[in-house]
Amino acid sequence: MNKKVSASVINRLPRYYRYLSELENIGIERISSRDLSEKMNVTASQIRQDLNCFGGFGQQGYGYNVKYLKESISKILGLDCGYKAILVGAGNMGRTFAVNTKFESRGFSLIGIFDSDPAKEGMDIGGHKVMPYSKVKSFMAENKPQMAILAVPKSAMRRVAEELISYGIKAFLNFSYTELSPSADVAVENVHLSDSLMRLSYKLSEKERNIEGSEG
Amino acid sequence: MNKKVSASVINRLPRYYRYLSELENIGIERISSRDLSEKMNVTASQIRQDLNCFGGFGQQGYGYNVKYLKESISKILGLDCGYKAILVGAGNMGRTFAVNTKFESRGFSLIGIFDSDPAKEGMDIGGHKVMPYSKVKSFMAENKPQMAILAVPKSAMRRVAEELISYGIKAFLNFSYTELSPSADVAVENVHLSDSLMRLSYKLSEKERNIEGSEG
DNA sequence: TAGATTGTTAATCGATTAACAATC
DNA sequence: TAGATTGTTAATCGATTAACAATC
Repeated sequence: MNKKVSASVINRLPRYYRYLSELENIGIERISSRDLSEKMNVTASQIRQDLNCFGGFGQQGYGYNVKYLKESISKILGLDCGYKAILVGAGNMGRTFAVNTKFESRGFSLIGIFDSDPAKEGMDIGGHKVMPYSKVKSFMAENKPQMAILAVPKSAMRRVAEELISYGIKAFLNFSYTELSPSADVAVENVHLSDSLMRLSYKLSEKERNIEGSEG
Repeated sequence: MNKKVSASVINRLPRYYRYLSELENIGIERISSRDLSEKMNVTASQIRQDLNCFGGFGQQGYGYNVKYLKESISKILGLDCGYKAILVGAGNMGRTFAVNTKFESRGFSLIGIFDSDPAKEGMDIGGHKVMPYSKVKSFMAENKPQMAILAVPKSAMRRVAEELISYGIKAFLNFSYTELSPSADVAVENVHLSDSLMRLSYKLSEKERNIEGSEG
């Protein structure tokens, strides 16, 4: 009966993971919550509370071992589960995702790329040949991927998602402007570039308002 | 002395904006906080509280006028400020951004694309010819963009950001794996595709744990 | 007017921070 | 042992939800 960990905590885990990776890369072996909190601009309390949702990874008087903590977070995030993912939609977004995550992401392997446009069939993206979308069903029956990256036009998104669910997909990373809703069976992360841009616009206009305000 | 609006509220505004845009597109003229809350899977209270951070946009007994509310949120977000943006880095991510936001985003115009790779000079991306990065200083002096989209390799990110700040950029949308920190002068939104993927991995592994748990 | 629904205050809930005993 | 720093409990703060008077 492990109580559910709050979304706020989960949302911070990838950031911890990134900072710990960087510390590891530059050869730092141990770090205290205090030092990490200063680097990351959060409180040391928050770091300790967040981690203690999942167990004690540190040692009194010592702090945290960077490599061990990073690997622990990796397990919490399920990056060691060997998830298999397919990419549907080989447009700009799909290609960017395939190429970028090849270098940066752990925790899953991209095993196939699909597109319904015959002109894209056979095209090479980061070592994968684009397959026709009509083959996705048989491919899934054989290879059993759990995740799908959806980079299709928004008009096609819902239909494609439903089909993939019926073939066994359990998690979607959705790049379409239209949101996909999670369900009991299916996990969803929606990525909206335009939301980020709007937030930036707000922050910029807020700064301008403040400058005007302080002048007046 | 307008009290600062919390980040939670700001983060939700683009989502309201998207839903209102869709309602407008399908011809719906008015909506109550209750009906909107059901569509968006939030509480009606939250919608009313969020909006009332900025003023009263509705009418008792009627609800909200979709078009008016959408335009009001657009103004809150600064989408009517006519911000000008440049894109630095014409790799996969940069091209995707340039093409995608051309269709989806309002609130700023992309006025120039730069890359330091001579092979990319003159390349056409969504109607823009890629310019050499060496020309960014004079271009900025002439055109005065406020925003920059950073889609450069992480090794170059900090140097490029500092240069652009010195030329007058006030806001960054940063796609690099490495975070850029905001300052008093400069607004920043960091976009991390790999974070989204890790969150999805967590959600998927959580679901699998729950299934095992309920079986045992 | 009666019904609907907002704007807004009050109550609840949860997340963050502070504090400190435990312990390496 | 003394010093450092965690794990964890308690206190604070802020965000969400509920309730309802105002009003269209």
